[in-house]
Amino acid sequence: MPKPRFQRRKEDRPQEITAAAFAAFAEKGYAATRVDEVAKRAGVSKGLLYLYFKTKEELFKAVVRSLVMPRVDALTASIDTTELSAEEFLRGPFLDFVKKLPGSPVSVVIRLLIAEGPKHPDLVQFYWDNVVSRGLATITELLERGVANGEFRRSAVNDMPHLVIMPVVFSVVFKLLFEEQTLDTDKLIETQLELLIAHMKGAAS
Amino acid sequence: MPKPRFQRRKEDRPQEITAAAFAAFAEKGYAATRVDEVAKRAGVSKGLLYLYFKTKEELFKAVVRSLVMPRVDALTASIDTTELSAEEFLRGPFLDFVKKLPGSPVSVVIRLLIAEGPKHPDLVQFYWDNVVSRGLATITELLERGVANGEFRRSAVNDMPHLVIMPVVFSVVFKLLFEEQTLDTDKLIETQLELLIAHMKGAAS
Amino acid sequence: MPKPRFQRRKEDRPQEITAAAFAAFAEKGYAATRVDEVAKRAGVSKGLLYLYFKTKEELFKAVVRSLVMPRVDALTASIDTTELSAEEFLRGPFLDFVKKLPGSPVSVVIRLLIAEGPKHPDLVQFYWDNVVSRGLATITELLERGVANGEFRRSAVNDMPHLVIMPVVFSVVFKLLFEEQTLDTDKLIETQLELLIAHMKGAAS
Amino acid sequence: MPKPRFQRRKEDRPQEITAAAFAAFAEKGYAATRVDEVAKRAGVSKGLLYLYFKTKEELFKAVVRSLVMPRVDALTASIDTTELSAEEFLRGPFLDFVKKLPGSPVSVVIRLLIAEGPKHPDLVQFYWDNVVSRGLATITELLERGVANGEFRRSAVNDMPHLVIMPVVFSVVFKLLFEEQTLDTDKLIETQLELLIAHMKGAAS
DNA sequence: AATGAATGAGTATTCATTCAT
DNA sequence: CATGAATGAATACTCATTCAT
Repeated sequence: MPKPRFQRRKEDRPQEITAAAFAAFAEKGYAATRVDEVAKRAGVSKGLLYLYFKTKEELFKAVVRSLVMPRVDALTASIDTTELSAEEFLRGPFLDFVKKLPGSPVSVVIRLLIAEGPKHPDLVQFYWDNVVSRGLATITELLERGVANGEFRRSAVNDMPHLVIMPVVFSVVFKLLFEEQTLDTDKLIETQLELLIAHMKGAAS
Repeated sequence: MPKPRFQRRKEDRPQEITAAAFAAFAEKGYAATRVDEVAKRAGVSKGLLYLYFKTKEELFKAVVRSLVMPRVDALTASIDTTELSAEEFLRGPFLDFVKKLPGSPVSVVIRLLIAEGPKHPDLVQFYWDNVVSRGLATITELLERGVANGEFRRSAVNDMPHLVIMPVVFSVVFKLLFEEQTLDTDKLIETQLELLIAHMKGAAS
Repeated sequence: MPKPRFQRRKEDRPQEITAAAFAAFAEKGYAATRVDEVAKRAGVSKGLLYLYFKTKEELFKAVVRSLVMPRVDALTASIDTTELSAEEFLRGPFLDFVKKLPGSPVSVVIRLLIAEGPKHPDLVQFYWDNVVSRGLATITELLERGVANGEFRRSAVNDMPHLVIMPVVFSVVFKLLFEEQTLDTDKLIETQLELLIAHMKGAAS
Repeated sequence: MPKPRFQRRKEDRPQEITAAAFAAFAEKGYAATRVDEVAKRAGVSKGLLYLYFKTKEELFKAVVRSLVMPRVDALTASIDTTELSAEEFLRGPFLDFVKKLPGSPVSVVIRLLIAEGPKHPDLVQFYWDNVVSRGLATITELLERGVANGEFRRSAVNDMPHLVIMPVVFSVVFKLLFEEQTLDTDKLIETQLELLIAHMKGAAS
């Protein structure tokens, strides 16, 4: 009896499992997802799954890590290396990146965090350290660069980079809850960005 | 004389139970809250709880209803009857109201909705109809009044009342997730409101 | 506020309750019938029901007693007072009586006894003493009268009066189980009776 | 060395469980039997039981199937292959088979069917199709063979094979209810068979 | 390494019975 | 007498985790 021609290499297993887990969590949420289901989706036995992830919770954390880290890395790298002015970067790459978030896997992660956060403080901490905190820092840095360039005047926004991410989070949450209801999230994000840029470029208020 | 084992207080029971349920849901989330726990907190037997609420789900819905409706009612009533100008209302009663939301029971409801929403579409619908939709309509109305008064010029904000609630939702979510991390939600909300008012009062952009 | 014109006399209550209970038991069986349901059908509060019947089991027994006794009484009385010959009685009143049993309330009682009997030995005993035993004795007596009259010869049937009731019990059980399937129970009962009479009248076997 | 906590015996489990379930049902009836009890009797965890049988109801059906089918199969096979005359077969193998039924597991199944039938119509249907209907057909066939052989004349019995099973059903029910009371079921069954054979062999009635 | 049979603690819901009013 | 609100014991079913094979 010949071996199957393509035998899955064991190095890929964890990835395949977290991918399957993400899909399941996205559909049903953490609590409602059964480990059997994840194993089946991953084409793996339950026993093997437990070989890679000690508990369902570990699996959950691995999913969050693997989904979110790459994106943030990409964004910060792009800010650090860009040659665009601050305004150009905001209107260009940043806006592009940010408009993709509502409806993306990231929004699922946010749902999971909100739902399960109270029971997984270390996960929330991880998310804060690696995503939110870094994201805010990166934006602050970008705005400071704008001030340094003379593009922007210093304003309240420099101390509240949250104003920049705000429409994204809002859009994500809105979409999560009211998929049915239409909200032009692109326009919302753009409008807020316009408001902020106008304010930052405007005469002293 | 110890409290009697049987106490007939038909009128108050539902309230007492939903109050207890809210407390429990707030602490542990819906799924992790045991019906026994709610009954115990309410000082009531499990059987009685089921006399008033057919299922745990029904109880959940009742909690949401009883917590949220009154607040929205109060706000819309206040807008309809106020004699303040639009700007005065926004800076006064509206701001006061809205600053109280992050950290209030409402934010718990939002967490519950985000977490359990996918499994309770009718609850989400109820929330949309009675809270979000009405809230947005009320704000739109207020802004229109401002335009009619000549206080504001017509702008993108008239079509995107979401910009006004946005910082509230953001603050709620932020507080839900990162209680530890400090965010001056009051300031965030105020700043966004200033931005918007300035924009609406400003020269044509 | 005037009293209702027809106030139910308390003497009738137990009857009304057992009637309601019978209806409920007949539909759903003993275990599946809730006491609330019986109380509601009887137009009485649950508390009052428990005033008359200490437990659900007591109620069950009362139902069986009240339904079955009158019928047996009627049959034995009729045998004792008849002026018909044994054969005439069998072909006449007995056959009429017996053909009515399948599908009648009695068959419900039998179902209840079979289903719940193991848990209510005293009830079964009661039924044996008052119904089956008396019924068999009555039939034996009738057959003996026939032998004494010279209508019948003595045969195995005299020692096995069960042969006479047999088709009735069979029909009852058959109808209970296979309502759907057609069985001409009247014909079955008649045929068996013919067989027996022929045998009892026949030449010595 | 004590028995290991985990034992893998996939093949035998269903059998062991249905056997345990039968014993429990026989003692207490369906409703009064707890699933825990069945699991304990089978020396198996509750969880495993649910691995093989989706619900308690499924388990019940499996019990009925596994107990009853083999017996009917044996009887019909034996009729189809016998070289005995119809009368010989009735007096021999048939009588032997049938006398064993009262008090056998089959009678328990009948109790369960009568008690739970109304709530499990499909089970009753199954029983009708596979047991009663087939049984009656087999007997009809046997009697027809007798007529064809010239052993029997055609009579009402040909259209009412129920007359042949009747004493068995009666005996089963009688034993179920009145174990205490003595009834010589063997004699009852034999007597009825004699009656029928005499009638079928007798001169035209 | 890989499987999936086996475990058992955990939980929503029902319903006979009691008792304050 | 009469009510029905209140009790709490009882039970089917689930699912994360373990381990014999």
